[in-house]
Amino acid sequence: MLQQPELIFDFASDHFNSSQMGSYLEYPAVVVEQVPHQHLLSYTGLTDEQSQTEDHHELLKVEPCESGEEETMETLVAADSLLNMDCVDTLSLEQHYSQAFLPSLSDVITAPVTQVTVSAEGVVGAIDQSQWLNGERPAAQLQSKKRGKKARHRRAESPTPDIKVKKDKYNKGGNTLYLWQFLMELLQDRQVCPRYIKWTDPQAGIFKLVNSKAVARLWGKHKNKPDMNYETMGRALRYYYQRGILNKVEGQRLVYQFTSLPEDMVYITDGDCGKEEEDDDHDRSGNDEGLSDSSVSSDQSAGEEEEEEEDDEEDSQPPLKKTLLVSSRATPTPRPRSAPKLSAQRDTVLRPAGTSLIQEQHLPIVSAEMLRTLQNLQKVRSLQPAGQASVFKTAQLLGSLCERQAATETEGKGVQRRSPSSHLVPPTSSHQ
DNA sequence: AAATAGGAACAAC
DNA sequence: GTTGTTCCTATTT
Repeated sequence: MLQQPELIFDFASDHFNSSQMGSYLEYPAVVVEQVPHQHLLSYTGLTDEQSQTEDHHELLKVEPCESGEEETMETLVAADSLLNMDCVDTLSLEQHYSQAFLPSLSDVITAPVTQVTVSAEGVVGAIDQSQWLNGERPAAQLQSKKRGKKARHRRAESPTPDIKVKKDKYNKGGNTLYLWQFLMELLQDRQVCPRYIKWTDPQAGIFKLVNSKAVARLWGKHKNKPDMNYETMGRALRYYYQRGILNKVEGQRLVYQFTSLPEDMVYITDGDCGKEEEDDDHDRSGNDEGLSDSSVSSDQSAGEEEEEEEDDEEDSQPPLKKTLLVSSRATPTPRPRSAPKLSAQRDTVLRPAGTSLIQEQHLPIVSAEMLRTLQNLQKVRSLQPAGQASVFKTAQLLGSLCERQAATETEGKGVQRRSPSSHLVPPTSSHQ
């Protein structure tokens, strides 16, 4: 079998040492170690069942990349491939994302490492912002803008009894993921992408909540809000419009667009794994209680139906037959626009959606919060014990992003970013 | 019916 | 002040 390497995960307690993990999404027993000239990834976390399929557990060596700067990326790719676990039932997913619990290892079914592709073309480079803007805002949008509101009576007390969420560790350090981060995490997690959430145009940052209820439940678990539903989560998403973090893709239900994405985003595209699961709440209704109902759904019970419409949606997608696509470093592409001061400092690269469905009105006001948080993630990463790399993809991804940006700068890319902090754009504050 | 939009009050930090 | 959450009215699909 597999030797038990140095893990943050405590098998005895089924918990990670979460003190440093904050709220970042834990991945089951994957350790990524970085050795000077090679990347060694150990996959562990065997359960009884899993141990029967030990050929799934491999020691994966990733040859160092000649360019050097791709090393981290490859590590991430490989790590991600190790996370290629499908057929995880909803229960374990929700536990997985609940912060309070880690996936019971028995819920994690491993898959062989297959099909890892590093795309050299990755993210499209410079973008002509006008492409994003030339469309007129659809009349429907304009018209729906102003709606007379009646005087409101005072809202009733929240029926939610004080759930007395023990504001535990992950909330302590202010480490809770923001919703947009959470969605990004989901989009990088094979257990939920594309099953519950998927990219429809990764390079444009467009994604779809394939199963909005499930995503909302996961979010609710994450926030310890058992009553969370898509309606509520959707409200939060809509606030992102004003803050320039999200756009709505009009005409497509449950389809949103990140206005910014990390360059190193790991894109899980439809490939070999994970079926998508329509927005069908069959697996649970009493959501909160359902979560603790650990008998539940064997993996097959979920995700039966294929999504047909998808073919329509993914027209613009390049032929990524592979499972993973990691963007190579594209030249940082500021999008000159009405928030010009910020553009040069953006860390992220997006390509315009092929269509002009996007509400350009919501375009890059700029997500200072996003960038700020990205930097924080690097700090988290630095808290990891030496020699023991992160279990979090987020920290990995974003940390590497920052590092590589620094490297890029020293290469004299002509961008004026100097320090991680200078990656950040001035806060564009406030909603409402 | 479900998704969508957004106002408003509120909570937690 | 920020970031949602809850509740709501109203519209659209």
